[in-house]
Amino acid sequence: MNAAHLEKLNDGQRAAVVHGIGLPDGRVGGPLLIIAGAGSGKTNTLAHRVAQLIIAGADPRRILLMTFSRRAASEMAKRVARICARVLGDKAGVLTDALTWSGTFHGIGARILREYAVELGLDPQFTIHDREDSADLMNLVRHDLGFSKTQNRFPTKGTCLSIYSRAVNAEASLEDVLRASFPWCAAWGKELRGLFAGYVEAKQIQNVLDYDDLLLYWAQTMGDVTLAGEIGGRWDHVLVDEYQDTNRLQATILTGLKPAGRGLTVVGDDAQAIYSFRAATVRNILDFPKAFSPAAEVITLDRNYRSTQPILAAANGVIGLAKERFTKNLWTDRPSNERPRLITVRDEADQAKFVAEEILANRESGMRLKDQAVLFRASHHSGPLEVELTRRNIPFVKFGGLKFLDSAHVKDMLAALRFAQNIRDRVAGFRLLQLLPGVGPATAQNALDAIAESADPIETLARLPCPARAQSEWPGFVDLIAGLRSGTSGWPAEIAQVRAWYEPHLERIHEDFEMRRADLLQLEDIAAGYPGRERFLTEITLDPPDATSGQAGVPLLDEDYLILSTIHSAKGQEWGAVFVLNTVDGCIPSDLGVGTSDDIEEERRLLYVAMTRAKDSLNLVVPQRFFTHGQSSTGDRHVYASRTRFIPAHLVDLFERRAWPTVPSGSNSSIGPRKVRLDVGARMRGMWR
DNA sequence: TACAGGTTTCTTTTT
DNA sequence: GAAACCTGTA
Repeated sequence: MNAAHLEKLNDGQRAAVVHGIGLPDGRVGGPLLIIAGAGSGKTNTLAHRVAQLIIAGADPRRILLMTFSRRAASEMAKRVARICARVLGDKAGVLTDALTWSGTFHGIGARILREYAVELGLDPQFTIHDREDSADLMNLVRHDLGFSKTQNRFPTKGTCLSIYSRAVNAEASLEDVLRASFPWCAAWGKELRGLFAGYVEAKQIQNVLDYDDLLLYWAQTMGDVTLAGEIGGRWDHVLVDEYQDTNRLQATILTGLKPAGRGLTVVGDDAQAIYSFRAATVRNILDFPKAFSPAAEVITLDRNYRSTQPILAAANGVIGLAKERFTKNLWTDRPSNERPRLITVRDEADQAKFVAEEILANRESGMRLKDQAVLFRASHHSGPLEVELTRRNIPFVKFGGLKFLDSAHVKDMLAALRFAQNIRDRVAGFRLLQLLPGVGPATAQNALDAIAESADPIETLARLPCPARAQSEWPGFVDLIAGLRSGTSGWPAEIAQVRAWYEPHLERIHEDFEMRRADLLQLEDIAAGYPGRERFLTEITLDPPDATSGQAGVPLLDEDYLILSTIHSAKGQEWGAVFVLNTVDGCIPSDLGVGTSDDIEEERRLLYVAMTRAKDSLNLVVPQRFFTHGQSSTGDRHVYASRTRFIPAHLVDLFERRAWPTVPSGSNSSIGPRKVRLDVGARMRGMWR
């Protein structure tokens, strides 16, 4: 075997790549766990392993590759193709193109369920609810059961869904979930159980699945010996990235696919576990070796190729204070005289100015905007910076937070398509019908009730008595749905039809319809990239376009732009220069996330993840005061914040400390460490917890 | 029953 | 500072 392409790997990486490959009689190797620290070449190692499997003769159609996001999946596929092309030459393309089973657990689950729908008693036309749709359905059931006007306030739809979701994903009982994660809802145990029963029933009647169902149904399917054998037998090799951020349900699926662990590879780093709010558990990765007999082989990658030594020292310092750790400290041989910087600024406005100026200075000295990133704990933390960047004409793309698909007008369009796809989808229908003038909740409910009982829904819809104000709109609406369902116009003409129907309503409903119309055109462009309505709806729900641009329209790919990202969305990425906003208590850790000590530990790992994204330059910005919300724009009410507790005094020497601006305008009394700390906002919220 | 206008509530991270 | 909830009017 030609091993030249493996020479650049270190011993650990190479061992991980070739594990179990080339056994006699084409046998498949045993389970493998790769503990890969930040910047240790994890993606590269996994890509080499997949490539090596293909080079050694494995059938790419029988390799399942599960990553955390679709973005990660396509990056991986690209690398595999590059490596294979180098070793195999021209014929590599055919093989790597056949690597079709790659995606997220949810995406793969949707594909499997669509394929086995009939065997599972599902209608293959099922539609998928995103989080907000699920919450809306939960709300309908909540209302039906009379929980919306109880004496004491019943948990909101979002909280109810979170409780349900955690119980499902953690494979835990409702009682345990309430006790551990939602103690303030514990008194509602009986009602919640009834609500969830109603919610599940509603989903089934309406032929919709939520995110959790994609995993839950898949896991249930693996409980059937015949189906489990059939589905598990489709793949010889199953590889899972970011295993520290999977939950119990996902682990169940995995062991269902490969009970003996043969052909199973998982990669992860417990120091980077940041998704426990989604029921991810670090136990998955810790218990993995012993889950099989013989136990899985464990390979640890602890050499960091990304960051300079001072940056790594600071990151190691932060994670070194964690209560529990399993992986060793990372090491590097990239020396540098430049320590990461702790920058003290007066407030968020100064923070924005500082970051903007530094970024421009970096660009002056030859660093592209694309090699720089600004990271933050919560999406709205970048607000003032976005204003500053726009003012200075610095192009940027933001990852995480509010999505394109969350805007009302885009959801309206998708509701029309979804209702046509699956006329029993009440959430879609409920939303859509109320767009018509004179149609409110009650009329919509009645119409949906009539449709639900009807053998010919379109006919029923056409004959329905509707309010006087909707009279003139009604035939056009019915024609639209009937036309979409017949499928005669084809894709993507259908979406243009929906837009033509929707635009007059958009103008009637929204003042700012001009801006919103631009979004609809963009949606149409995106839709044209999919082969059909069903694929479009499924994939847009599971993998929404996650970037929003500060400028009108997304910058072209060859343009240079700055990256703004939540720390969560920055996972797995790296930049030459990284700025972390609001490195203060209340933001990191979030004052919402300090309920239990486990929550605190996760926030600590979050800061660690942010810091380890940086290659050469790392700036942690510490604004000293925050203006409180709920006052006029000229208001002066503010609270003082202090440096994050994750960088206590004895770690400060790992950083270079600076105040900005260097020559403060006016009094400089506010520069320097403050003793006063009164987080009024947190206290007031605490009153209700 | 729809809908406008006033009031209260809670404010994260994402497939 | 947005969204859910509530109340009064047509």
